[in-house]
Amino acid sequence: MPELPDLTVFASNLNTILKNKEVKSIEFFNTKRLNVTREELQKFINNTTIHEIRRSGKEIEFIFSNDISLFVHLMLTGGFYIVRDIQNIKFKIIALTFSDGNSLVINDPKGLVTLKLNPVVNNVPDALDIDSDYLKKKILEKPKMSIKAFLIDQKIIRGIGNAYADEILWEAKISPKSIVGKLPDEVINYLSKTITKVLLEAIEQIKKINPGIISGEIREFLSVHNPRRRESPNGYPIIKEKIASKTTYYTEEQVLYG
Amino acid sequence: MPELPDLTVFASNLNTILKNKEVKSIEFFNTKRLNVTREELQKFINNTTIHEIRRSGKEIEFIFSNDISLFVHLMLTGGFYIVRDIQNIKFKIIALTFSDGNSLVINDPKGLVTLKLNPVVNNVPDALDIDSDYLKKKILEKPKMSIKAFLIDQKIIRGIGNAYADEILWEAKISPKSIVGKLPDEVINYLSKTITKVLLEAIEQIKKINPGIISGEIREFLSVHNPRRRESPNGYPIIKEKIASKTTYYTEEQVLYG
DNA sequence: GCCCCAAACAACGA
DNA sequence: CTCGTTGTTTGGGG
Repeated sequence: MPELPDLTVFASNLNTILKNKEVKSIEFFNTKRLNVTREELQKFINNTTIHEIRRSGKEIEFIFSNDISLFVHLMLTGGFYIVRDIQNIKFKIIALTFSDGNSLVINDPKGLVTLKLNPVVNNVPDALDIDSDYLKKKILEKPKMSIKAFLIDQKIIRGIGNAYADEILWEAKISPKSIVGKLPDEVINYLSKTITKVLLEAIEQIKKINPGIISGEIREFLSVHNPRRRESPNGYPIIKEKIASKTTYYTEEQVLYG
Repeated sequence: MPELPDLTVFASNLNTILKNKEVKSIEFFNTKRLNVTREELQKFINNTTIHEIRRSGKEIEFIFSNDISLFVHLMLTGGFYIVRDIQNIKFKIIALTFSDGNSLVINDPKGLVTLKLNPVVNNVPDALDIDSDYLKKKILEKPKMSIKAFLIDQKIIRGIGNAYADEILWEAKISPKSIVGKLPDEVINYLSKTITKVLLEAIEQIKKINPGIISGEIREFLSVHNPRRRESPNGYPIIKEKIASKTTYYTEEQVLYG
């Protein structure tokens, strides 16, 4: 399951590769999680060109020349592939073939990828667009949530998943069990900066490690949410525990508020 | 807070003392938790005689000769007193004075005792009236509850409180954290028998320790829900922990299902 | 690891 | 301890 930094790089790479390509044909393999009929999607995007591909929250948005958009959520196991022969890809959901003979294939062994044509606009801010005032406002609305549950709640902030929540909290030195209503203002300020810092640095790391990546995930550089590590960079043992129903990695360096 | 066994003995003793006594006057001190006006209660029970006093669930039912009933729930801190001078009792809620000059006083320092004249009939079975088929039926309806929450839920079984739930579960060797849907049939059968056994034996113990009791509670003989004990009768250390929002005492002797 | 929903649970006030 | 209400957590299925 790629998270925001991986998805950001995927979107950037897909945009570079596919921008201005003309969609010559569409093949459907699984439409269970498509919000319209295949005929409708066919009609709307066939013979258009790709105008832009970008990430928003955990979704990759394909914007076509006619202003039509297709939002793709990879869920746990989905992936993008650019191939000349789509037969090489198993567990296909959909394939768009372009006039240059290349195809974009979206696959998913679990079949849980969602495809939404022209979805209703979502006004929950992306994790890269929030500031501390926004966090404080949402904390006032939900003062009793754990910070772990808060950060990964896509109705509050879009884009942070289980792994990066742990990374952010470790970097901000906040225990994942902290109650958001108990966080001092200055800690919220620092958290806000840390969210941006951790995510942007991860994007840079991923670009460095695999510049062309459009599938999979890169996790090797994570400081605590990393089964390969036994200690944080500062030498504290990493604790693995279910918090907010999620496998959570943290250390005693992190202060528990509330 | 007396529980079912204490209340059973209270009812039996009050019945012995007050059966066939004639109500000569009623005094009201706190009618906040009376379901009718004081005038109405006055009108219905003055000059009647007490026909029977019995326990049902956690309530004591006073049945009068005219078939009127008054249900009393002592809540956490209520109590019954039989006195010749009601002035000796603090925190009075109501006092019934009989033709023999004695008065029944119900008091409650917290004022939370409830008095219900002719309440609507409650068809949740009393803890002393259930069988294993009933338990199995209710478990199918709520398979995911913890057994601790299940036993003390007055919408499922009436009469079991926090202390006796612990005693029953210890005696039945079931961990309070067990999920009811995961209990094997034979364990439910045994639990059903254990509920009856623990409650009836407690009634006998209380009668032996204080035959005339109509107030307070007797807890000294409890096996695990007993702050004075550090080990169960079998020598296992007693664990004290919040389960289902209640202070719960249990031991490792008890099997966790689910 | 994702999202959604239902149900259980927790906390609070009356 | 009860009732109701609200908010949060948990678990299952897709």
